[in-house]
Parts: sequence; C-alpha cells; structure tokens
Amino acid sequence: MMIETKELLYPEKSLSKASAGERVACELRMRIISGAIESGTILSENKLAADFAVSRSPIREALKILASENIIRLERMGAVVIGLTEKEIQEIYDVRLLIETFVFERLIKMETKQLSRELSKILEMMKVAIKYRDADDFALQDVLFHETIIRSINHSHMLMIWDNLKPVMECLILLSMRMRIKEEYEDFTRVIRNHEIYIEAIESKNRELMLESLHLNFDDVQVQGTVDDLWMSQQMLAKGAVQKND
Amino acid sequence: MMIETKELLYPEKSLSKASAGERVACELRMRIISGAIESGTILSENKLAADFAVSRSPIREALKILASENIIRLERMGAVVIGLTEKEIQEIYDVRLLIETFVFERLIKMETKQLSRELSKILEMMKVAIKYRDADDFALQDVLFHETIIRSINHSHMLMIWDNLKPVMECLILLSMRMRIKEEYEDFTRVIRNHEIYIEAIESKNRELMLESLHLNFDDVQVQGTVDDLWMSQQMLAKGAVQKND
DNA sequence: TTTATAATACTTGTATACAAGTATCCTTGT
DNA sequence: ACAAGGATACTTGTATACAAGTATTATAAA
Repeated sequence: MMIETKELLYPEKSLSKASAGERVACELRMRIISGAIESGTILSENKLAADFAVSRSPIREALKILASENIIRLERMGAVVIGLTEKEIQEIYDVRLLIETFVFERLIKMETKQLSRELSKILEMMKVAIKYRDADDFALQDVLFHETIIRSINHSHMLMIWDNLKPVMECLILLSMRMRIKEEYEDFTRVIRNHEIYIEAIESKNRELMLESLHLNFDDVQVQGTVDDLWMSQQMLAKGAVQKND
Repeated sequence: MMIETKELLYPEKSLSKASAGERVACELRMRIISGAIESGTILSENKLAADFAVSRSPIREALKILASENIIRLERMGAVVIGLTEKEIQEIYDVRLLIETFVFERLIKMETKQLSRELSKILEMMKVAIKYRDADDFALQDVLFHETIIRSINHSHMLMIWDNLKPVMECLILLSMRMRIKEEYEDFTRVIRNHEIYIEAIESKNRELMLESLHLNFDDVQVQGTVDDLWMSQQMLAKGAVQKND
C-alpha cells in the first residue's frame, strides 16, 4: 500500500521492492534525522498507522528497525524519538573508521582488481549524477561505494555492523548532498577526488594514502572533531602486537 | 503464553519479562548454535508457530531478530538456518577485540573506581556460581561482566554493536560453560583469574595487562586461530596516528 | 482546596483473517 | 515416456480483533 502523506523525504525509487514497514522506517528515519520530527517526540503506533495509512503491523516493524538503529527508544508507552546529537554523529564516525581500516587491512592481502573496477564504475556514475545535478543519486552511489568495499572482504560480521550503520549514514549523506548541491557545487568534485584517492590506495595497497582519503571523506561530511580515542586505541593495540611478535 | 515443547535450552529465569517473540528467539538461537537445529534447515513461520504454540506474530519477531544476528537468512520462502561456522566465530572475536580495545582506551581517561567496584561484585557472584556448580549463572555473569565494561564509556554505538553481538556470545558461553563444568572444573578458576587481571588492568590503566587478559579470555572460549588481520590493522592505524601527530 | 478512587482512553502484545504470490505436484495431451 | 499447463498447498505481508496493562482525568469525599 502506498504511503499517503504530504511530502516524502526519502527517494521513492530506492524502495521499489520494499515492504510497507521498510518504507515507513526509511521515511521516519529521514524525518527524524532531518529534524522534521523533533527529538523527544513520542510516537504512537496507532497515530503513525493513521498518518501513513497502513495498519499497525508495518508500523511495529518500522519502529523495531529504528530502535535497532538507536534513533528511537521503545518504551512501555510510546516510542521516544532520540535523533542524532553531535556526539552520536561522532560516534558513527568512530565506528566507520574502525570498520574501514579493518577492511583495508584485509584488502591488502587480496586480489583487488575486480573490486577496483567496480569502484571505478560507481565513481563514473557519481560523476554523471553530478553532471545532472542529482544529489540523491550521488548520495546513494556514495553509500554504495563504501558498501562495495566492505562487502569485498567477505566478513559477515563487519557487514552486520555496516548494515546497522548504513541507513543512518545514508540519511546523513542524502541530506548533506541535497543541501550542498545548490550552492557549494565545487564540493562535489572534491568528494570525487577523495574517492579516486581511495581507489588508488586500494590498488597500490598504500595504507597512508587510504588513511588520508578516509579522513578527507570524513571531514567532507562536516564532522571535524578529534578521533583521538581511536588513534590511541590503535596505537596501543599495535604495541601489543609488536610485543606478541617478540 | 508459555512455550510448550519438550525441552528448553535457554535458561528460563533470564526471560521472565520477555515477550513471546524474544523467548522464541532465545530458544531458537540456542538450538541453532548448539547444533540441535542443523545449518541449512528451512524454518517456516507456520510450523514454528505450531511448534512453539504461539501465533505467527511473535514468530515473525523472533525471525527478524535472528536474521539481524546473521544466524538465519530470510528468503522469499522460508528462513534458512545459517548457524555458526568456525569462520564466523573467528569473526565474532574480531569484533569483540575491536570493541573492547576501543573501550579500554576510553576507560584510561576516565574515573574507573565505580566500574571497578561493580566488576568486583560480578566476579564475586561468579565465584559463588562456581561453588554451587551453576554453569548458566556463571556464563550469564561472565557476559554481564563484559557488558558492564562496555556500558561504562557511554558510547551508544559501541553499545549497539555489543547488543548485536551479545545474544550469540551469550549462547556460545552458555554452551561452553555447560560442557566444561562437568569435567574441566579447574578451567573456571582460570577464567576467574583472567577476569581479575582485567580488573587490575582497568584499575592500573595498564594497556599491556588488558591485552593479556583479553587474549587469555579469548583463548579460553576455545577459539585459537590467529587474529593477524586485526593486529596489522591496528599497527597500520598507529602509524597513521604517529604521522598525524608529527 | 486537596486527596483518593474510579472511569476512561490510551498503550502494547498476541491471535486470527485475508490477499497475493510461489513452489509442487498432478493431470492431461502428445 | 515426457512436456505443458493448471489445481493445490504452501509461503509472506498486511489488516483487524481482542486482551491485558497503564496513564490520565474526572469525580467524589474529606
């Protein structure tokens, strides 16, 4: 059944095969992360069902999904909207950095020709998306780019973590790109360049280059704050590794 | 409604306040991980509903949960049991190592007196559990021990990852402890010792000690394989950090 | 005016009903 | 014997109904 409401924030084309529950989840996610639904709001299953013109079953499914993403909190009575604070966004990037560096280390030991080709293709698509000023398409391809890298190492649990992170990342990037495509057009060529560096890093299996592009990417989605904890953690672990190798 | 079936693998006391769906999820998880339900089996909502004597609603909920844990795969027709291969168990430990080292780095910058007290209490409970040969209680406290550490840093996304990992970890530890409490009794005192080392590491904020106990813990749940990728990854990141600090 | 209690209008969790789609198997035609 | 097609018995996704519990509010008593 179609969702009947004023205006959909989430690009419809992406959920052609999605169930009503997933649709609702995507739309609610966008509204919450964009701030259209304020943090602290209490969502009621019945009210949502009425708003989206579906029954409670898909609504329940949607709320479960959003709760697993830590966007809402399921309580005895009603679901409380949590939303994304600055801190949470920083946390998301902590996780992403953790995953992607882990993935890269695996990639170094692998044949990456096929992957590199796939990434190049996605990059071309992104260029086209810019050319036609399609922010949504650009954002979705951007997400796909990183997902493709993560998938390539065949680590089901890293993929699990990504699957949890992905929807929120997607929202953030979608919103960010929509904002910037109007005025800050040149930002996009820089994003493209960062991705090219990433591919180069994979092809040459160059750790430093990969780190560089990763940070450029992060900085590019507006979060700057330090990631000192992460760095310290890694440094510590490395010391441990060295010690173990003695 | 009560689940009516021959024999429950999951300790009932833990799910006093759980919904039927969660109960089913826990029980199915145990059966799958223990091998009682073989990998490759196709689960049908209707059949499960009949077996557990509940309606399809809680069954659907349970299947969603298990799918998010990568234990089953939801397909067009039926849910396919994936189970845990050696590789997957290794992957779980990759993730756990990733999380716990990150957490420890945060702990170093925090006041850990309160945490240390909590952990000591849990440790005492574990000792009592051993004294009375209660493998289940021991296992659950063990899980709680690690969860307490992770919770203490207030990082909602690390907690999210843990929440995903926890149920499977819990199953593994439950099964492992049940196996060993009969014959390999002295194993438990070693586990206790490892946890004591962990607390000491937190109190003294000693990275090397923490790593040591972490590895002892891992080795203790039978997985030995290398974690080379992780080590390499950390080493690489540390280099990056150094470079950045220059 | 304030407090206690009871009615009401919500809430969730579960059961059941139904529609639409898909695999299986059986029949039928060649 | 074998291929084509259709009936049948499954499947999931969604809607709806109901029970049990909780917050709120209104009413009544002190």
